[in-house]
Amino acid sequence: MARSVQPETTTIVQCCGVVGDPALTVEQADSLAAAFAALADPARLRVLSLIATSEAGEVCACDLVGPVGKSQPTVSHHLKVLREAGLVTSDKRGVWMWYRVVPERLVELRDALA
Amino acid sequence: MARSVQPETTTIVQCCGVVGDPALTVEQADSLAAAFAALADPARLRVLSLIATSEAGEVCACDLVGPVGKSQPTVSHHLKVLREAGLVTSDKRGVWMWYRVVPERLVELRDALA
DNA sequence: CGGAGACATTGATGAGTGTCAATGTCTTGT
DNA sequence: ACAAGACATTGACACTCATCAATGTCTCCG
Repeated sequence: MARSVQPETTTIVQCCGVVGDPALTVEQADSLAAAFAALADPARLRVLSLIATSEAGEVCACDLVGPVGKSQPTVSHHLKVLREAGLVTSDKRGVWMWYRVVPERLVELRDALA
Repeated sequence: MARSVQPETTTIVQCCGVVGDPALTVEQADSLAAAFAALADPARLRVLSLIATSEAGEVCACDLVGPVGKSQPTVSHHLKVLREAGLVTSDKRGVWMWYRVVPERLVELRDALA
């Protein structure tokens, strides 16, 4: 049971005992991994950062293509990934698409790192 | 300058103005994306969770193969990814490899989600 | 109605990745 | 020295993904 670095009772060092099995369920791991996968791209992090640090709290998609340095379809793709991961919401007003972050989702991920 | 949802002065709705350029540098985005990529896998999240929730604060590699449900080389590969991402440290004692989390690294990632 | 602009979608391609079987490298005990 | 066990590495394969060019779908204005 007790794992000892220096053997205490005998010269046999124990290992490979029992671990807390329900550290993280497979479903929880799948859900969290999908969320972190959405953050595992520099272009997406920059997009998210641009939206999060905008003074108005929301950013038009046309304001993202330039700073990110990727083509318009690529930025659109990344925005779709972020939206499907629940990290941003989109709101079409006229010709433009406005994006804003979902703070609750970020808190959810922060809590997972504890 | 001012982005207005309902036009106020004229019927022209402005868009595509200026955004805070240094929301996140390319270097910062690359570093963060690499760290999040290490978390973007269910098996790796389970490994990290098993280590983090261990009562001793460290876990022998042999204790991970079973609960994770992957082969020994696969678990070893995931541990290598976590180590290279700075999320865990390894410590060889005798025949066994002991792993423990790096709390500072987790804090670093949590701070990035703000 | 017709043109222009904003954004999304599709298709294709090259790079990256998770997985395991087989094998290699240590360390320990006999 | 030899055998056994723990862990890492290699090679191979299937799969996913980031990217862009081309195209499609809207909305607005003249």
